[in-house]
This record gives sequence, structure tokens and C-alpha cells, in this order.
Amino acid sequence: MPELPEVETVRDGLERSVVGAVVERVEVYRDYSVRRHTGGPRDFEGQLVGRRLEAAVRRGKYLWLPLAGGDEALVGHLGMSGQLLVRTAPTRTVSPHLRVRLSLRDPSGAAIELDFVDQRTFGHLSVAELVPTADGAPGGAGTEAPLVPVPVEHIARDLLDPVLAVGTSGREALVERVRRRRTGIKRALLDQTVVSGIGNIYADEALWRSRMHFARSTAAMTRPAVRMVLDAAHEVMTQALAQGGTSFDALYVNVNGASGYFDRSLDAYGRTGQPCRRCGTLIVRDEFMNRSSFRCPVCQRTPRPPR
DNA sequence: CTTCTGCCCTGGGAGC
DNA sequence: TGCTCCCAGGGCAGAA
Repeated sequence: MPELPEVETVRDGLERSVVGAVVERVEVYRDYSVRRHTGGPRDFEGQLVGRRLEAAVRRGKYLWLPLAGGDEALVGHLGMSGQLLVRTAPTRTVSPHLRVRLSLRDPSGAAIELDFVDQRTFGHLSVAELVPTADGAPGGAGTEAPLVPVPVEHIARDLLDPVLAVGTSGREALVERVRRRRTGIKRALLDQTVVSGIGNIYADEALWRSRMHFARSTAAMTRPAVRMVLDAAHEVMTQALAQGGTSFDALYVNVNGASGYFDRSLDAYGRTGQPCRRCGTLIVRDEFMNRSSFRCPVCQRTPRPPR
């Protein structure tokens, strides 16, 4: 499932393949896939036709393509199973999970199809207004413009954002924000209003690398401990991005959670019953927020319950 | 304001 | 073989 590194791979692909192209036709095959769009799917189609895609921007797991001729953007979230596939030649087979198709014309006159394919339909597209960022800094990766779409306004910056770079005041402010929370460290890492882009997989990987239990109280954590887990999250996502980038094909912007990075490099996530790569103890699975959490029971000790 | 729960959705795979 | 049920989980509404 796409988290920050996968979404950044998609953003990079879109930047190279569809930026500069003009939307000629929009087909919505599944209304549910166009959500949080004022006006509904028909209005979505009308808003896009004739507009040129000006950039490809990402914050956390949100993507957006600012549209020429107005402060609006095509906004996308891939959810669990979403893919944005770029094709420059007609295809014989159409995915049964094709939800939205944008037919584009690039500056050279060539036809491009941008397909939103999403099996589980947790992802969605919309057109939304762009508004200034609260801090005046660029809205996300891939742009210098200090703008974000309205649905992204409440989404915090992610760890690859220069505003949150290690050693900056932004990073230290994030450390303090985490310490002010009254919750467990994994809940804080997953809260997209605190820091964005971290999902269940990379949260578990960051906690394993930091030797921390998911339920450790944020309020009781020292600054160095919070720095450590944030650095670990940053590191694991950077490494994943480096691997995801190598398999990228410019003509096929792909997101596939089952490929590449996932199979080879995970230390905790999904490794129930397999030996911890540090100490050999078998990884366990815990119930957490109605989903799963994977950890080494020795490296990541259960914290004392608060009194 | 903060924290937390339940729900949205689909199809692959396990279990019988 | 065929049926049923569980599971994956990001983000949001609404409750506490």
C-alpha cells in the first residue's frame, strides 16, 4: 500500500510525463472515486476539460496537479490500492478497476492517457481550490508555490519536507509537538495533523529501528528519544524511496505495495513468527487501533502501564 | 482543542 | 468445487 516513498515515486513520474499536458476528456467510471469534490463527478469533469497541468506536488500521501488559469488543482489520494498509470500508446487490456480516465494532449501533440486504477476504492480524486500555506513556505515537494489545496490544509508537513529537515527549528517544533501529545508514540506518528506520510508499515519500521514499543507515552519521552524515532522514520522512508526510484519506468507510473522494497527490506512489518534481525527473538503481532502492529518483544519492551 | 472509535470499500485467501 | 467470512488500512465524521 502506498505510503510517502511510493507516492513520491508517483509524483516524480507525473512530473516527468504529464506536466505541461492539457486535459481533453475526462471519464468517471465510478462516481465514488470522485469524492470531496463540490459539485460531484459531472462537475469534476467540467472543471478539468481544457485545463493544462502545471506541476506535480506532494505533501504526505496527498498528490496534486495545479491547473493553469485559476487557483485550483486536481487533487488525488491513492488510499490503499490506488495507482496512477500513464500510457502513451493504446492498450489492449483495461483494468477492471479503472475508476477515472483523463485523456491528455502533451505540448508536442501526442496523446497521453492518465488512468486512476483503484481496486479497493479508498483512494479518490477531486478538483479543489488552492489556498496559501500557513507558514508561507512552499506547499510540498515539487513546487516553490506557497499554496496547498483546501483538503490538504490540515495535513502536516512530512519528514522529507525541507521545513522539517534535521536540525532546523521546524524539526525541533515537531519534536515538541509530539511531546505535548497525551497518547502513544505510534498514534502520534500516524496522526497526519502532527506529521504526514507515515502509515502503518513505516511506523512499525521506525519503532523497530528505535527499539521502541508502539504504546510508549509521548508525554514521557525525552527530546532525544523523539528525535531518534523521527530520524528513524525519515531514514527508512528515504531508503525506501531510493529503492522505489530505481524500478521506475517513465511511461508507467506504478504503485505496487507487493513489489520491490517491501519484500526485501522490512524488519518488523508483516514478519510475525520470523526472527528479529537484531536479536533473533520471534516478531509478534499485536492488535492496535483495530489493525496490526508488529514488533520484537525483546528489543521493543512493553512499557509500564501509567498509574 | 484533544483524543479516540467506527465506518467507508473491495477482492484475495483461509477455512469449512 | 463452492460458499462464507476475515483482513488489509488512510482519513474523516462525530462522540467523549
